[in-house]
Amino acid sequence: MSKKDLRRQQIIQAAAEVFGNSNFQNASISEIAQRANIAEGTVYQYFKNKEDLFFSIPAQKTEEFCEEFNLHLQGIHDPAGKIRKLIWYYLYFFKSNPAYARSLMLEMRVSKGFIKSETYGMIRAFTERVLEIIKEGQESGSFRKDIGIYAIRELLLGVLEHRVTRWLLKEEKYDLVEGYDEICDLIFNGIKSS
Amino acid sequence: MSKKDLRRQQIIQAAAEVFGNSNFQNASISEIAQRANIAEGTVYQYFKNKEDLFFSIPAQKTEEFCEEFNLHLQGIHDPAGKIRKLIWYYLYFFKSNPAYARSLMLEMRVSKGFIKSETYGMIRAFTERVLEIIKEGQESGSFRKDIGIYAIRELLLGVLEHRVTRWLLKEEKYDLVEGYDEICDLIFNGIKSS
Amino acid sequence: MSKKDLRRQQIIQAAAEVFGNSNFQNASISEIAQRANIAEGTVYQYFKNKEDLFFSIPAQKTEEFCEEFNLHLQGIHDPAGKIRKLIWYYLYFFKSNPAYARSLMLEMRVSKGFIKSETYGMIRAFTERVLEIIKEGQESGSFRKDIGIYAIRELLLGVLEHRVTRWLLKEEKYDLVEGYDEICDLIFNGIKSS
Amino acid sequence: MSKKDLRRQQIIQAAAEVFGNSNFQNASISEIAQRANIAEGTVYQYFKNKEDLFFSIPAQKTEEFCEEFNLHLQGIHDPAGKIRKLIWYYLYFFKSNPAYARSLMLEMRVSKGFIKSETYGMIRAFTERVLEIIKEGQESGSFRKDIGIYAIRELLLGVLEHRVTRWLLKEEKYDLVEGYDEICDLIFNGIKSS
DNA sequence: AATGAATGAGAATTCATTCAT
DNA sequence: AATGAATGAATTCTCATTCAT
Repeated sequence: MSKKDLRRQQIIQAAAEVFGNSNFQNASISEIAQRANIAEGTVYQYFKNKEDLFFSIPAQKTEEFCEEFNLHLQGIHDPAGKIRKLIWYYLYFFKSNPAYARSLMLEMRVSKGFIKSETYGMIRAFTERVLEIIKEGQESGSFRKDIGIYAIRELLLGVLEHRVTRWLLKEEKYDLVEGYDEICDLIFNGIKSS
Repeated sequence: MSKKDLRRQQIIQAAAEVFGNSNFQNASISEIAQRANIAEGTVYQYFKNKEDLFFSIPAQKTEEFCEEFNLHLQGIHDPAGKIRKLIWYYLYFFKSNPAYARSLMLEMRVSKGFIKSETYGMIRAFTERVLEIIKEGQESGSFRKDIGIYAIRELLLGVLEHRVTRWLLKEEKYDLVEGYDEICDLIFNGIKSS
Repeated sequence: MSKKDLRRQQIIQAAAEVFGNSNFQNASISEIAQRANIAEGTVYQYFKNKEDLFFSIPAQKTEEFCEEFNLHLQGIHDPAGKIRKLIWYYLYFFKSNPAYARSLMLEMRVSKGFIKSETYGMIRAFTERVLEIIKEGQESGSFRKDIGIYAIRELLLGVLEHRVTRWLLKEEKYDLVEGYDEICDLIFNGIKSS
Repeated sequence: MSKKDLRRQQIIQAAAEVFGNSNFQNASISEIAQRANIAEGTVYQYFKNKEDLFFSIPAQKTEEFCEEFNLHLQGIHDPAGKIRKLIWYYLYFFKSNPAYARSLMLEMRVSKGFIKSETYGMIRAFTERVLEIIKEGQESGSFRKDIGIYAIRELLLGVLEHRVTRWLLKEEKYDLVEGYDEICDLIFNGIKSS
């Protein structure tokens, strides 16, 4: 990693902490610079502006997320098992990174600028991965073929995002992961009694 | 309706328009007052501050939503049909109120202050209504009894919120309601092939 | 006392309390009206504006001061005794009325508007009284005749105002009256050793 | 003097002028910045807020006062002469700095925030100096020893503050220094005829 | 006389961003 | 590359006062 990249990471790290403990509006460049032990102006050598810096945070976190997720997927060959793992890991990851969860779920995810940002591409990589698993499931005959893969993904991500968001707004008072198997069951079998 | 209530509604109406076309941060009290044909100071006779005004908007919209929803429910007696209607109406309502959808979904829903605000109580009334329908469905034998009602509600609201949010971020380019039957199918039957 | 005068007094009483617990700037007409159990607008039927109301407070207090002071003077015939009594009573009065002391000493006394106000005339009545006592003392041979009466009064009021002001700024932590005899001694005999 | 200190002085100078010609409430940061040829925001790089700036003004003036006073004291060895000089110089100084006198006497001296401010410490240095002179006088036998030094200082500063305040309220229409010898006489010998 | 809803002027303060060094 | 002093736009909110009822 070049010296420049190192410095960049250093700033992102400081930014992640400051934004996580506060929010985009209230966090100040001055505090980020202080925590990174650099001058305010230096931030602007590495990032276009405050928003650019903000949106740069998820890049490494998303990478971390994807890598770990892939490790967890090892040895699991049935698509249903993969989906189950996805649900568990998604919740587990945000439970372990609550400050980042706040930034991502309550601010970035909901901002028009974000989906146009570079790092959004990395998140898209993850959602593509989800699509693949779904497709795999359809092809192997585990999942229904009469439903579009996008609708299925919508179902999955919808519940997960909702659950994490709710948990954050309730000030993380309960265990985010608990009861995840109920969610799996619902997603696989629906609510209709058979 | 008293004169005072009338004036209050007038301000809320103006605020809904201004906030909807912009966002909390960028909307200015001055513009709201102008649109309501009153002096800036008058706003503060009716609302504690900008945030209070902002959070007061959903009250009437939610009431409208609930009333209409109840009308739409008329004549539908099977819980599955009610859920189907709920999904359709939810999407239809936000499709019809995109500016309000933006305020609610991208700003309020994601703000800690909101769930502590008075008007959040009205939204809770709606989510209680959803619970009732689910319970009804379980009692009538239409829905599974081995899953908690909260988990089922989570599934429902999760997909709906996700869909609306996504639609807003994609700048409302497609039809929000289209394909809602696929969602119904998924929620009722799950993704597993039978 | 006419009904109108009664209402006036009622407002002044409320104002004295509110101004005393705060200050001119921070006290609000709305709070005064509330405490007087009248509408805000009514205040303006009795007083030209906030300042007028503020400066109207000392009138009754000064009257009270003068009346009491005259009672205390009864039976004292030597000018030196009268001055002694003046010093004691001045300190005693403000010790007993700290909220009023704050308004008068830290705000009114120091404001250009006040010395042009009507009520300032009543305070002048008191300072005239002081002059008389001094004159009396000079005529009876108790006080030096080679010093102007105004200079003597300046000395007297200077020390008293200074002492009260200091006491107020030190948050009334000590006894304002204590040590008043030292002041008398100084004023009578000066600081030179004889 | 560093560049930063220089800029600070420049702002204080502008502030002294603006506050002096008006008062704390009415003076505006914008006008001060204009007069100092800087942007409004720059003021806040050097001072916490308007009050902080206001209370920073006396620092240099007090220093100036003390230095000059010490010069004037040169060659005077008897305590009575020093007190005489003090009285004269005090009046002379405020006569020469009427705008500053207004700020100090009618606003700062009477404000609770001021005695807690940093610059108040410098004024305390002056009052300590006065105490020393008094002590000196007692030790040399010129001044009475049966009176506490604080009471004597109270007498001195009381008359001086009263005189300056009165002069300011009377719109500086007469000569502040004139008749200062009468004050000296009174302070040394008291009002009793001997 | 009393009300109290409406007014609207007015200023401090913040902080992302720039740019000369 | 790094600095950090200077910038200056931009807006909420208060509250004394008015005036129609």
